[in-house]
Formats: sequence, C-alpha cells, structure tokens
Amino acid sequence: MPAPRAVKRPRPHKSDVTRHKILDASAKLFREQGFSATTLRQIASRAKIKAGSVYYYFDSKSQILDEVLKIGIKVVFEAVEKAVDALPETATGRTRLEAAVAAHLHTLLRYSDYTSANIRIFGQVPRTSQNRNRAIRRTYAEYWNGLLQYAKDRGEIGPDADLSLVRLFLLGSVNWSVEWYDPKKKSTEFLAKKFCNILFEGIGG
Amino acid sequence: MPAPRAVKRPRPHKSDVTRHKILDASAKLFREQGFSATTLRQIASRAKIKAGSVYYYFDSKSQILDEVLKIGIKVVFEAVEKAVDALPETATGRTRLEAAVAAHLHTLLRYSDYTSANIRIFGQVPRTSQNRNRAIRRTYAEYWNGLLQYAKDRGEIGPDADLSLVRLFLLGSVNWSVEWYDPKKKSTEFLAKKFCNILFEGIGG
Amino acid sequence: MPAPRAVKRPRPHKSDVTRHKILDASAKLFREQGFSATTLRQIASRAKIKAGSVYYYFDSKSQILDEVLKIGIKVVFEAVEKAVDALPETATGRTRLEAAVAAHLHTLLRYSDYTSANIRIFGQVPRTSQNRNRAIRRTYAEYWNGLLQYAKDRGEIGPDADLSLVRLFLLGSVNWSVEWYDPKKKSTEFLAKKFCNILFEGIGG
Amino acid sequence: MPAPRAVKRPRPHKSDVTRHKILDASAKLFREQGFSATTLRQIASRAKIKAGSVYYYFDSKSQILDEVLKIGIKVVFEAVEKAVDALPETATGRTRLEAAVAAHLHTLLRYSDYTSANIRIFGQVPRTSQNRNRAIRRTYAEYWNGLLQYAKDRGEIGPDADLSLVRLFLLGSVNWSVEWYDPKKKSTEFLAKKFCNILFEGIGG
DNA sequence: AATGAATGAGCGTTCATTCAT
DNA sequence: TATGAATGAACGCTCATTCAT
Repeated sequence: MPAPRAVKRPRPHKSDVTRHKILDASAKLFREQGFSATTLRQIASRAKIKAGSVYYYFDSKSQILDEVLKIGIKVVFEAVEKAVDALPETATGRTRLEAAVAAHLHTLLRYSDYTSANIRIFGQVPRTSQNRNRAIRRTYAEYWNGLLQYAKDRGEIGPDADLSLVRLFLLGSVNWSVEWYDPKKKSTEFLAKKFCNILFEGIGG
Repeated sequence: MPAPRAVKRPRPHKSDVTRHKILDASAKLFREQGFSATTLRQIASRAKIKAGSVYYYFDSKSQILDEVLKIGIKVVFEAVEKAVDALPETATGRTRLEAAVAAHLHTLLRYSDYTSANIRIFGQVPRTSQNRNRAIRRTYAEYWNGLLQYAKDRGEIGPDADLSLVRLFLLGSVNWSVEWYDPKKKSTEFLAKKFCNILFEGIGG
Repeated sequence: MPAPRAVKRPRPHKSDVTRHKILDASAKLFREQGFSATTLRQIASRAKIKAGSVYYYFDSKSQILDEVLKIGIKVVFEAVEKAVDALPETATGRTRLEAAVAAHLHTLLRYSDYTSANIRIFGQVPRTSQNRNRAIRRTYAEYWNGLLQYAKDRGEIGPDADLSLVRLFLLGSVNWSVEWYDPKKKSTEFLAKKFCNILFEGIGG
Repeated sequence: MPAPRAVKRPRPHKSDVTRHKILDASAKLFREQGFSATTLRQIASRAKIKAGSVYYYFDSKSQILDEVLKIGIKVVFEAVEKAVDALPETATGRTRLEAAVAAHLHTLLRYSDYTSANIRIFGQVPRTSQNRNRAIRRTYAEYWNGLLQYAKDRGEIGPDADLSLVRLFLLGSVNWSVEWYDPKKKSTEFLAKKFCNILFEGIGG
C-alpha cells in the first residue's frame, strides 16, 4: 500500500476538492442505500453542485463506483498496515493480529464510508465493477494470510488450522459487524479484543 | 415455526403456482442484483409472465420484497428448528449448535434464494421494509440465544462469555459465507463443523 | 319520446338487472369523475360484479358511455314532456315553459345521474361518442324550440326575440346549475320559478 | 388583478418560453379532452419537447393543472376588470355589466384556452385541485356581486332581486356558451348585448 | 469549472380488454 | 351468467447522460 496520493499533487486544485466532495457524498450514499438506489442528483446535492457538473470529474456513475470501491479497500489496507508497522519488531503474531483487527474495525465502523460502502454493497454491484475491485481485494487478503502465517510459523496458531478458512471466519465476523454495530454501546477496540479472544481461545468452558 | 403451507391448501390453484413463480424469480434476482437494480420486467420474464400480470398478485414491488424477506427468515428458522428437534434429547449443547449452524448454512448457501436474498440485501433495502422484517428476525435471534444459553447452562460455554456477542460473532461468520462460498470446494456440513471447532476451541496453538 | 322499456320486456331477466346496475354505476361515476377518469373496475365494483363480467353486457367502455349519454337525454326528455302534457290544454305558453324548466331541473339535479352525467361530460367525451348523442339532443332542442314558439305565437314572448338564442340562454343557466346547486338550500321548483321570472320580466328596476 | 409579469422578468429566459409552451399546450388539450384524457406525451408533443422534459418545469401533471386553472381565472378576471375600469366614471351599472359580460365572453370564447379549460373541466377535476382553485374563483365571484350591487344601489336592478341567484343565472348562460359558441356565426360582443338585454328587460311580449 | 436545459430509455404501475372455464 | 387469470399498450414519472454556454 504505497504511493500516498499527496505526493502526486502537493497542492490540491479546487477541482480536487470538488472531486473529493463527490466521492465522499457517493460513498456515504452508496453505503446507506446501495449503488443503484443512489441517484446522481442525490450525489450532486450532497456535494453541493449540480448533477451535470459531476461529469466534469467522472465519466459515469459506475466510474464513481469503481473509485469508491477502490478507495474503500485502500483506506482500510493502509490503516491496518500502519497499525501493524507501528508495533515493535518483537510483537507476537497475536498482538499483530489484534492490532490489525482493531484497525480494520475502526476504519470500517468509525472512520471510512468508503470501506463500509465497499463491504456492504460489493455483492450487489454489477459484475464488471466487482471484477475491477478484485485485484486490490486479493492483495488485502494476502496481507491477512501473511499475518496469520506469521503467527502459525511462531506456533501461536495450531499446526492444523486452514489459514484461508480462518481468515474467512475472522473477517466474516468482523465485516458483518457493519450490519449491527452501534457506536454508543461498544468501542471498536473492545470488540477487536473480544473477537481475538474467541478466535484464539474459543468459548469452550 | 410450524404451519406447513400444504396443510391449508392441499391442491394449489393455478394462481398459487404463478404467485410462487413470481416470488421465486424475485428472490433469485434480489439476491443477485439487489432490490432496486431488479426490475419488474426481469421478475416477470423469469416467472414467464408479462410485467403487468405481476400486479394481479401483488400491489407493488415492495410488497414482493416484504414477502421475500419474510419467507427468507421463516425458511431458515424452520430448517434450523427442525434440525435441532431431530436430535435426541440427550444431545449436548454443542451438538445442537453444530446442527443449527449446519442447517442455517445449508439453507443459506444451497437451498433458499429467499434466505440468501434476505441476508444480502437487508441492509440496502428501504427502512420501512427493514422494519416490517424486524419482528421475525428478532424471534430468530432469540432462538439462537436460547441455543447458546442451553450450552452455557450445561457448562459447555465458559461462564464469562457474552452470549449476544458470541451470537453476533458466530452468525456474522456464517452469514458472511454468502459472499465467498463456492459449492464446488467445500460442503456446508464441513464448514459448519470447522466453524464450531474454531468457536469452541479457538485456533490457539 | 315513446316506448317505455317495460313494454318490450315485461319481466326483466336477471341479466337486465345486472345491465342496469352497470349503467347506474357508470352514470354516477361518469358524473362525478368524468369518463376517462372512471375505470371499468370502479364501475364493476359499484355494480357488485367483476370487471370481466361487464363485457357480457357491453362490448366496450365507450358503448356504456353511449348508452349512458342516450339515457341521460331520454330521461329528461320524457320527464319534461310528461310535465307539459299533464297541463290543461288551456295552459299558457309561460306556464308550459315553467313546467318544462321545473321538470328539467328536477331531473338534472335530483333525479337522474344519467342526465347530469350527460350534461357534465358531453364536452369532454370523444368526438365519436358526441356525434352518436347528437341526434337525440337535437330532437330535445327542437322540443324546446316548439315550447318557445308556442309562447311567441301567443304573444307571450316579444316578436323580436331570437328563439334559438333564448333557448341557449335559458338552458345554459339551467344546465349550469349542475355545477353549483345545493339541494339543502333551494328546491328545484323555486329555482325554476325564479329563472322564468328573470327570463320573462328581466331584472330591470 | 394587476401585476404584469413582464415587470419582474423583462427578458424571458429560454426556460420561461418552454414553461409557457407547456402551459399553453396543456390548456388547449385540457379544454378539448379534459384533464385525465390528456397525456403528458400529448402535452410534450404540442410543446415540441420530449415527455421527460416537462418534469424539468413541473413536478407533476396535477401541478400543471393547478397552474392552468389558476391562470384561467386570473386572465378572465384581469380582462373583465380592465374593461370595466376603462369605462368613464359616469357609466351606468348596466353599462358596466355589459362591458364585464363582453370581456368575460371574449376571454372565454376567443382569447384564452386557460379560461375555457377552467370553465369546462373544473367539475371533473380531482377535488384537491378544485380546492386549490377555489380561493381565486371566490374572489372573482365577489367582483361580480359588486358589479350587480352597484347597479342595484342605483336602482337599475329591482329591489327584490337575489343578486347571488342573478349572478349564477347570468354567468351560467355565459359560461355555458363555451359548449355551443361558433365564432363564425356571432361575435362575442353581439352575444353580450343580447344576454344583457334578456337579463334586464326579459323576453316578455 | 460549472450549469441550465434537454433527452432517450426505461421504470413501476394501470387499465381496457380477452378468454377458458 | 360470471369470473379468475392474463395481456399489451400506454401512462406518469425518473434518471444517467449530454452539451452549449
């Protein structure tokens, strides 16, 4: 997850600002209503411009979608990487996983409409858009596999575990939280801890 | 969750058949494309009738949605209950949970477009329709809480576990499988077993 | 205006009854909403049958319209003729006119939905239906011309009066009352008297 | 009834022109066929735009109706007021009434599709639209009452006359002319004169 | 850089009508 | 005699998109 956008364009043009407003508005609306229930006019209205102006920045509604989907993964990927990298080299595999889960959850539930939009709508979006998002998703999945492999190599995960399945199991729980999470009740850090506890120790009495 | 439809109407009218075809077509399409990307004409075409005829059976597209959502929970609820009830009285809490997970997964992934449609689209559907589906969803959630409580009471689940959170964690993983499951790779029974193993024993080495 | 229906069919078949119910329902609805805003299903529902059954009695919606329009004039024509014929031979032209106005008003405002429907909707109905109603309307107009001519011949109407224009003026006022008449405020007899007073004596001080 | 639109917007936008074309087309079609028999596509076609474009200017078909109905009364009101105001202060009540009738008739029969549409369709239009038109209709009726009262105060109308009834009688005749008037046969001025003669002197021999 | 105006395609829905039963 | 089921055409309306300004 390299190449922060800011390197390319140190001082954002006005156009960059508007472009961002369109994307922000779209992410929020896609997340709330889904892609096809969201109209260009809703997007434009939230971005405080007129519908026609959107086409100065994007060729089509599905180009906006592609960008939103891409940013959604990019943002969560960067956050997770950053959280793991911030750990001391001596950190255990489990500590790393906990940091990753916490960062993923925080991004998904508190920070980024792009990520939550991606997680929520991916399955209902036109297949062509899904396909365009698949490469980056795969890279992100590989990163998690790496995290799990690291722990397994160090004996923190039992030798019989099917890591792909574990990843699916863990990220399933985690992503599904977008459907029920209420920020007034629990913090994302608390949740991350609990999820990792269950994952590692199980609930058996 | 009893009441098999067949008892009420032993010989279905022609109209019942068409009504069912409409619902089946809708469930499949909603599941694939989401609610608002699905058109009445697509539904009609899959049901092999003309678009106008749909209105002989339903007042509106969202009435179809309501019915699809309702059936989606009803069907999985009935399947899970039936699977658990089929167990001997002596079955452990964990066995019951495993049977429940297997039945839920099978219904969701192999059997019912209604259930998978519900799980997939609920979050992107108009709030009014969500609300109309909430009562039965709550009942279903209560049933799972009961299953977990049973295991906890018998000491199969540790005394500190927050059962609501466990349910969310477990059903999250399970429901999320709708996004990645490939019937050619693993059976739902295998998956159920694995999920329960992770849940109870954890992956710790 | 001869041929009372009962002569042709002394004992009405059941079908005659239903046919009548359809016509009654149509007249009422056409009068209230106009022709094209009235649906076959509304008609059927008021007649307590199903929409398809209407076609056992009529070939099309506009055939119903034709019949309603025809009956509308027939009924008021018969009522007016009867009222005039009931007068003694010695009755003056003005008395005859007053009786005619009273009968027309009563039929239009209190008695027949067919007549009020005709008066209200004629101008907005397809030209073909208008044309089919024109013959009987002309006959009715001639009858009024006769009434006026009778009065003029006897010197009750000034020799310079253009009778066609007088008829238009009088029947205009009278027919327009369908737009404002409130049965709780004035009787049709009172109105007829007033109208004739204005027509004959004017309002000049 | 003053307020010439032109003062507000000296140079009409292109949009104003199209808006007007839509209203003109609607008034003409409503007048000819009634409200509900008139389709958006007919309106658009007469306005030389596409059906969808109508919605750039109006929210709904019934908003067009409301505007047409309002303009219909506004226009005839303004014309009548202007005609009466053009008379010398010394003009008699009868002269004023004659001018008013002439202006009303001319607007209704020769000048404004809005006014003739209003007069013809009001009774068959949805009640909600009727109600929205009622305020301005009432104001117009009051104006006529004022005209009649003026004549009565000066002794030109007999002291026993019920002015509301007289107004209904007169305007009934006048409005009804929309159903039979043929511009090739008589001028509206001629008709106005005749109507007032009958009204004031009656036809008595 | 942004918009007002317009469009074409298609949407959910209605409705007169048909017809086997 | 009447209806349940279905249809085809059209309706009011929405929407992504275009483009001159």
